[in-house]
Amino acid sequence: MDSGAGTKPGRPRGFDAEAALERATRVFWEQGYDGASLADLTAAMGITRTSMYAAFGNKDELFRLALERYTQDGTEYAADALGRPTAREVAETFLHGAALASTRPGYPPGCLGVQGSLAAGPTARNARDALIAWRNEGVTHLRDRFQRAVDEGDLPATATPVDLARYVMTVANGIAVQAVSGASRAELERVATAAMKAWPL
Amino acid sequence: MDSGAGTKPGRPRGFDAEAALERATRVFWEQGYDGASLADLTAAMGITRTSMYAAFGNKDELFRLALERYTQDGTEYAADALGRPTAREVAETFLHGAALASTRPGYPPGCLGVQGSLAAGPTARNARDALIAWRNEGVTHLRDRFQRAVDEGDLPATATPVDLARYVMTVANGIAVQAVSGASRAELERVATAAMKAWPL
DNA sequence: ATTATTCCGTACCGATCGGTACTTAAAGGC
DNA sequence: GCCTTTAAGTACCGATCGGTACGGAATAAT
Repeated sequence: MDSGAGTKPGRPRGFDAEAALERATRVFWEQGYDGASLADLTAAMGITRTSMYAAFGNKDELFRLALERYTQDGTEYAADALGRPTAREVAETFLHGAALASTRPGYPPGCLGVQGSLAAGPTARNARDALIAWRNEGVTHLRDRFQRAVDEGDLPATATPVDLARYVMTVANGIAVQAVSGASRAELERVATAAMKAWPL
Repeated sequence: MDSGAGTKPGRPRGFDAEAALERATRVFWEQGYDGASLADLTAAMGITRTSMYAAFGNKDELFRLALERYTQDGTEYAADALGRPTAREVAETFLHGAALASTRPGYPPGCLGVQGSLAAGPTARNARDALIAWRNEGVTHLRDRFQRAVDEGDLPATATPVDLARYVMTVANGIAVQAVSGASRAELERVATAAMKAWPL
């Protein structure tokens, strides 16, 4: 059994891995998987290639970890939205959250989950597939939440949760694309508001 | 003054440039600007690098031409939509057209104008900027059409054409993202239908 | 036939790609 | 003092990147 001492043998890491991952996330967010070279990434992270490989594995793994981090740190609005009491509030919070998150000052416009790797050649297939799964998980979570709303009578029994979920996710994805296109926060909030006019209740 | 004879001197081109451009368009559509290497492109086009450079200039130019071709051949629904008599029909035609075009059998899913180059490193900046301009032109055309609808009384005077235009384009962009994520044609048509529930008239 | 012009194919360019071997540095355990 | 273990830095790997020089092949004009 290893001792309870927190110190590990060997030379201690000379950089903050969490901070480095945050920098890498921004590079992927801004330039996409294909467009972010190891030179770009390590320069932004302030470490050498060898340190990156030792700490994170390889480029694919780094992207996977960046997405994981982004899920916790860049898209909290999603978890927030799912916890709202009514389906309408869920959709509202999700869409306005997407508008805010896609236009956060000091951060790249748009959404890593959309522009990180949308279309891709063979080398970026893993990243693309990871994002496809990520977006589809988002639809699933929304669908489950809306199904609950139907069960609870919060949504009319005629509502189809999966269609509502896909609609909300589609608008959120579109908001990310529009943010990259230069749309402002105010403009995208009006888009979110407009989208809510379609809400059944 | 050159003769009226249609024949040019020199060895005639040994391939169909239009067909080659169509193949290249699909590669960009499927893999994005960064993900489409010259090897991929020329292999799909069935010509050598030198023939490509002679006929189309370089990779940037080839992409520009592919986008031009795609605007005429892949997104006719947009021009169709703008010609519809009422604003509602414009939006309906545009959104359902996007759903159909993003899930055309035998073609890559999604939209070249979205996934061709969304996030990009330095080498794909030109392509990215061209697509940003392309998408924003789409918003402008819709805005002008909806402004006309307000002027004609087809839309209420309280409607804001630019917001409606951005909403429609946002949903269309989201549809493209969802198509890449694997959403089916039927699912995306339901998204388009759902989005139209937000329409003011 | 000769010449001018254009196209095609090979073979190559320097630069950059993601990834790694190898050495040196810094820590703990003894 | 060691020895082990892990991290950091350099220098490099083969492969691929976008782009091109060059020579042969095919056509029209003369």
